[in-house]
Amino acid sequence: MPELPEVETIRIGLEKYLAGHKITSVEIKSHKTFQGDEKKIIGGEITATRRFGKVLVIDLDNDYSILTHLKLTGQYIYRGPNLPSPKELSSKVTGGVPGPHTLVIFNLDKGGILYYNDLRRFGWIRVVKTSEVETEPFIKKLGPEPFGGSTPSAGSGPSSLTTQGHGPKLLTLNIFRQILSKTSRPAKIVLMDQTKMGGVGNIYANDALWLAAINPRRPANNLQLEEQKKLYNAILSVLKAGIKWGGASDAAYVTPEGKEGLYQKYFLVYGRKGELCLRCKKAKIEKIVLGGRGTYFCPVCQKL
DNA sequence: CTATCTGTTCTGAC
DNA sequence: TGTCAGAACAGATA
Repeated sequence: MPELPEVETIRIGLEKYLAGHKITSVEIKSHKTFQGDEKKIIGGEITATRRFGKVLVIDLDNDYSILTHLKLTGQYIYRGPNLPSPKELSSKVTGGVPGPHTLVIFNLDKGGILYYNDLRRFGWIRVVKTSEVETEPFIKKLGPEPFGGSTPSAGSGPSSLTTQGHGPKLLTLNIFRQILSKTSRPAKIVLMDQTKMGGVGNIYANDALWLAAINPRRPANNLQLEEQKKLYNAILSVLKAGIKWGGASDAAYVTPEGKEGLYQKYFLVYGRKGELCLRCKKAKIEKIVLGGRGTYFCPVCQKL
């Protein structure tokens, strides 16, 4: 579930709770999930967090970093000092913490604990030298992304740059147009191709195409200049909204506080099969499968 | 009970 | 080389 806005919300939370804490020990329940030598991160102090597409990076002061991808059902839950009240966990924290789906536990100094839950066990945590983060194979394949990895201030808090270090390349309108022009694949497939651009997943791809009034099956290289611009702006717009509302808790996503995001209340078209289109208020939203994923669109506003 | 659906990325086949 | 179905996994829903 976690796409760019969800991962960014988690990053902001983790930075808040973890920065300045040292990792005192690591409990690994799943060696498929935790890759690399956990001894390298013990004793390290968390200095910063970064995000590359849907990948989260936790930098330590000992030249090592923790890379992690939550895939569909990964969750980071922090328990310890500085948590705002109420501290109750959402029922979407699968199995609780620690619970049957807790695969890794990071014990921190000053009484903090970071739990990694992952019901479907697709996610991973990887220990990498900080100097090798950007050349790590997964990171290296990622395309440029909206905001270039630094997110616009979404209302509260300081404008949250991905602290220090380097981030992903910026997806400009011109780069976006070039990407679209190179393939006849459906526009939605291109938006979700992480090697073409980083961060956009199923929910935000659906909403961006609806906002731009473009059919998801439309061949990417067939879009006119005005449509390219509308789609580019729509992507920025829905991602900003996602961050503003703290992500979308449609399924397993929760924040490090164990709370749900709110963007699911503001879905433009995702999940609205059979409901009246929010724009034309005439047609019912249809659902098809495109590239193996649920795809929602208005047959009137988003004609092929 | 079984079949289907979920949503991200990797693998293998064409 | 690009493209795409199926797999990885576990649970909710029909």
